[in-house]
Amino acid sequence: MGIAERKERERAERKALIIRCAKALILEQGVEAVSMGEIAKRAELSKATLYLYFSSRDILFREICSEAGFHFIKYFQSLHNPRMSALDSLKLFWKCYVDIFGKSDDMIVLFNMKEYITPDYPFISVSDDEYGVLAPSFELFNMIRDMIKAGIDEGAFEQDVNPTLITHTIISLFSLIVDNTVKYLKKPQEVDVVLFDEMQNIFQIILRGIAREGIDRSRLALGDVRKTVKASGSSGEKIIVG
Amino acid sequence: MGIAERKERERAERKALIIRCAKALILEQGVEAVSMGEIAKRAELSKATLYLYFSSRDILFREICSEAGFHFIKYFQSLHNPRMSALDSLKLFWKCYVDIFGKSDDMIVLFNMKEYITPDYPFISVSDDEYGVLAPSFELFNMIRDMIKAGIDEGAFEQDVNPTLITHTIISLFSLIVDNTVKYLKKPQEVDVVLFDEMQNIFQIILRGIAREGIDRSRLALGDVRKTVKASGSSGEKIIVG
Amino acid sequence: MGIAERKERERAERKALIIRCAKALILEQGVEAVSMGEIAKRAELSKATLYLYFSSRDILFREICSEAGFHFIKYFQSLHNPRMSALDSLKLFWKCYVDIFGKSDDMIVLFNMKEYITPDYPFISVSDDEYGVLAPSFELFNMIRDMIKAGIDEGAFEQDVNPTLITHTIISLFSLIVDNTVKYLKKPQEVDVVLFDEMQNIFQIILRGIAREGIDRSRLALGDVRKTVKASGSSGEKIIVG
Amino acid sequence: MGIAERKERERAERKALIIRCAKALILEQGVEAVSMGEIAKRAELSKATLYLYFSSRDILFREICSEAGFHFIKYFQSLHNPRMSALDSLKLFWKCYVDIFGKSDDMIVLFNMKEYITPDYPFISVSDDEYGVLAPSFELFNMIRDMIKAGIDEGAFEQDVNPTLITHTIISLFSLIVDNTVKYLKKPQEVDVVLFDEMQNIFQIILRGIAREGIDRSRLALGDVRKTVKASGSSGEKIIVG
DNA sequence: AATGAATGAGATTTCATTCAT
DNA sequence: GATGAATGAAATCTCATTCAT
Repeated sequence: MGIAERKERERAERKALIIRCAKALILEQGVEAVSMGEIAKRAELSKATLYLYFSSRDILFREICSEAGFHFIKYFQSLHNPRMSALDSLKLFWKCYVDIFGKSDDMIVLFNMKEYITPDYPFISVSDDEYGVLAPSFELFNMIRDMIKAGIDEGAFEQDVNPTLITHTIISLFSLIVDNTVKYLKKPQEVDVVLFDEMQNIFQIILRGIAREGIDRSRLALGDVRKTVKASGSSGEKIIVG
Repeated sequence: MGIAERKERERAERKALIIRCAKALILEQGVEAVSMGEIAKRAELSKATLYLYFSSRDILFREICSEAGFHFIKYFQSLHNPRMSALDSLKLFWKCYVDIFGKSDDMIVLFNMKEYITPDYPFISVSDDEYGVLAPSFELFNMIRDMIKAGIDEGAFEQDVNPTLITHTIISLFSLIVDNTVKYLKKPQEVDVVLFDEMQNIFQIILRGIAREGIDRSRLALGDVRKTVKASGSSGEKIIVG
Repeated sequence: MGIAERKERERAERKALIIRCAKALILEQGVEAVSMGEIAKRAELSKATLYLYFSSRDILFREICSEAGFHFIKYFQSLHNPRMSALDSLKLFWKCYVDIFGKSDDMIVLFNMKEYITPDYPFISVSDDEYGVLAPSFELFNMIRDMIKAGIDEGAFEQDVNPTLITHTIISLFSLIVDNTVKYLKKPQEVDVVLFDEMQNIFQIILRGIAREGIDRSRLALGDVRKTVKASGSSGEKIIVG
Repeated sequence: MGIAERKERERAERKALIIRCAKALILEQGVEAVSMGEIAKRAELSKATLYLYFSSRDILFREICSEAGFHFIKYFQSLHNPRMSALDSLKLFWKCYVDIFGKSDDMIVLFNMKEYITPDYPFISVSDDEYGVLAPSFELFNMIRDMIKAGIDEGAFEQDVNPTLITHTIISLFSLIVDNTVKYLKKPQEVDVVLFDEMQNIFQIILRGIAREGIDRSRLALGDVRKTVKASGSSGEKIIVG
C-alpha cells in the first residue's frame, strides 16, 4: 500500500531532481550547450540513469517545457474568471506570470527553451487548422491567442490584428528578454527586477500597439512590479490587477 | 606596390567568398547547424584555409554580422537626410531594409545570426557607457536607438520609452521572424512576401505602441510592400516612403 | 514435501516462460539483437529476475539450445528402431525434424542460435576425445554423426567420409537456411514451405554427395513435404518415410 | 606531379593499414565483436581518423568485403578460359581460392564477414531479377552461379539443381568453415592445412551431390592441397587442376 | 599561401549486470 | 523470491582546431 506510493514518490522526486539540474544548467549556459553528461554530473547520477527517466535528450527538454507550462496554466486558470474582459484577462495573465516567476525559475526556463522547440512553432501566420496540426499541445499559446481574439471582438484591439502572430510575438519577446538578461547578468539570482521591468515594458508596448485607436491608455496599464519580485523565495506584495 | 595591393585584394575576395558561402548555409540550415567543414566544402577550400582568414568559427560568424550591418548602414546613410523627422527616418529605415533585402540576403542573415552573437548584445537597459564597452561596433543598433531618441525629443513617442530597449526589441523581433520563417517554409526562395508582411506588421505595432497618446496613426503608416519584393534579383517597384 | 515440489514446479514454469519469450524474440529479431531487457519485458518480469533463473545472458541462450535439442531427441528416439538401416534412420531424422517443426518453433530457434554457440562447436574434424570435452551435451550432434558412421559401415556412404565434418555441415546448413529465410521473409509465419524445400534440397545433395558411388539414388529420396507443413499449429497429413 | 601521386599513395596506404588492422581483429574476434575503437588503437590512429577514410563502420566492413572479392575475381579471370568446361571452371575456381588464400587472409576474412553482409543476401531461391535488385555487385556470387548453370547445360549436373541455392550453399559453407576453424584454433597461423581439408571435403561432396547420376566421380576430383598451403607467405607447390 | 591529415574532446545512447529493499 | 533503480563500460560518430609540408 504505502510501498507503491513511496516508490512512485521517489521516482517523481528523481525526475524532479533531474529536471531541476537541467534547468539550472540551461539558465547558466543556454539550452544548446547543456549535455546529458553535465546534467548527470550535476544530479550526481550516471548518464544511464537519466535515460531511465527520460528516454532521450529531446524528451527531457520537452518535458521541462510542458511541465513549466502546465504549472503556469493551472495557476492562471485558478484565478481566471471567464466573465473577465479580454484586457483584464491579459493583465491577469501578466500578474500570474510575475507571481509564478517569483516562486520558481520555471517560466524563465520555459522561454529560454523556446529556440529549442521552435522548429514546430510557426511564427508566420498560419491558419488555425494548420497550427493545430503543428503543435496541438501548446495550450499556453492557445490561451494567449484566445485572449487576443476576445479583445478584438470586444473592440479593445484593432480589427486587423492577427491573433496568432501577436501571440507568437509576445511569447518570443518574453523568451528573448529572458535569454538576454540571463546571459548578460550571468548571476540569475540578480535577475528579478530589471528583467520584469523590461518584460512589462514590452508587454505594455504591444498592448498599446494593438489597441484600437483612441482607446484610453489608462485602460491598458499593467500596474507596477518594480521592487516587488524576487527570483527565489516568496515575493512580497503582489500587483493588484487594475 | 601593385603586388601588395593585388595580394590584399585577393585576400579580401577570399574572405568575401567564405562569408558568402557561410551565409548561404546559415539561410539553409540555421546558425547552430552550420559547421566549418560545410563552409569549407561549399567554398571549395580546405578547413585549414578558413582559419587563415578567420581565427575561429566565432569570429567568422561575427564578421558576417558586422559586414552585413556595414552594407546596410552605408545604404541607409546615402538616402538619409539629417533634417528628416524621426518618424520619417524610421520609415526610411524600413524602406531601406526592404530594398537591401531585395538585392541580397544580408539582412536576413544578420538577423538569423542574432542568437549567436547575443551574449555581447544588451537587451536590458544599460547605461550608454556600458553599452559602448560591450559592443562598440554595432552602429546598426545605435542608429535605430538614436532615431527612437529623436522621436521622443520630437514628441512623436512617449517620454517614458526606453530607446535601448525598444531598439533591441525591434532587432530581436526581426531576427525571430527570420528564424521562424526560414525554418518553417524551408524554401528560402518563397520567403519574400509573407516574411515582409509579418515584419512590417510587428514594426507597425511597435511604432504604435511607443507613439505618444493621441497621435494620428496615419502618421505611423509604413506603406505596402505586398508583392513588390523578391528574395533574390532586383525587386521591381519599390515602396515610396509616405 | 509438497511444498518443495510445488516450488520446484513453479521455478520450472518460470524458466519455461522466460525461454519461451526469448525464443519468440529470437525468431523475430535474430539472436544478436535480442537483449535481456526485451526478454524481461515480454515475460513481464524484471531484468533482475531473469538473473535468478539464468546466471548470464550466455547461459540463458545455451539453455534454450539444449532444451530444444532435448525435445527433438526424445521424439526421434521414440520413433527410432535400432535395427533400422542408417539411411532409413537419416530419413526418419528428417521426418522428425519436419514433424517437430510443425508443432513448435524449437528447431528453428535451435538453428538460429547456432552462430551464437559456435565457439564451443567443432566444425573441423577433432578426435572424439576432444569433442567430448568441448560439448558433452550435444547429443543431437552425436546422433547424426553416429548415423553417418553407421551408413559408412553399412556401405551406403563412401569410406572416406568424415562423420563429424558431415554432421557439422548438415547442422550448419540448416542453421544458415533458417537464418536467411527468417531474415529475408521477415514474417516467420510464412516461412514454412519454402524453408523446407531448401533444407530438403540441401539435405538431399549431401546425402548424394556422401553416398557410395553407384548407389541407386532412389534409395536416397527424402519424399515430399510440399504443402504439408505449417509453421504453427498442428500440421495436417505427415510425410511417410519412403 | 610527384606530389599528388605521393599523397594518393599515402592515402591508399593508410586505407590499407586500417583494413589490415580491421581484418586482423576480425580474424581474432569475429566481425560483430570488433569496434571502431579497437581498430583505431591497433592502427595507432584516432577514431576520428578512421572516419576520414571510411565514413561509417558499415562502409569500412563492406569495403573489406568488396576489396577481397575484387582481388579474387581478378585472379580467377586471369586464369580462366571461357572455353573451359563447367567442371574445369569450378575446379579452377577452387585452385584459385587455395592460391589466393595461400598469399593472404583476404578470403578468410571475406567469408568470415558473410554474416555481416547477409541481410541483403538471399538464401532461399529468388528469381534472377529479384536477386539483381538485392545485391547487384556480388560478382563472386554470380560467377559461381553461372558455372553451376553451365554445368547443368553441359549435362554434368542434374537438371533439377537450383543454381542460386547451390551457390549460396557453397559460399555459406566456406564461410562457416572459416568461422569455426578460426574460432576454434584461435591461432590463425596454424589454420592452413586442416582448413583446406575441410573445405575441399565439403566442396567435393557438393559436387558429387549435384552431379548427374552415373557420372564418373574421377571427373569430379579436386586434387590434393594437403600440406601445400601456408596461411601467410608464398605457398610452395600448387595444385594442378586435374 | 594553402591544405590534407590528424586528433582530442565530447555528444548521445545502449546494455549486461548488480544490489538494497 | 522479486524487483526498481542504478551504473560502468562501451559503442558510434562529430567537429573545431592544429600542424607539417
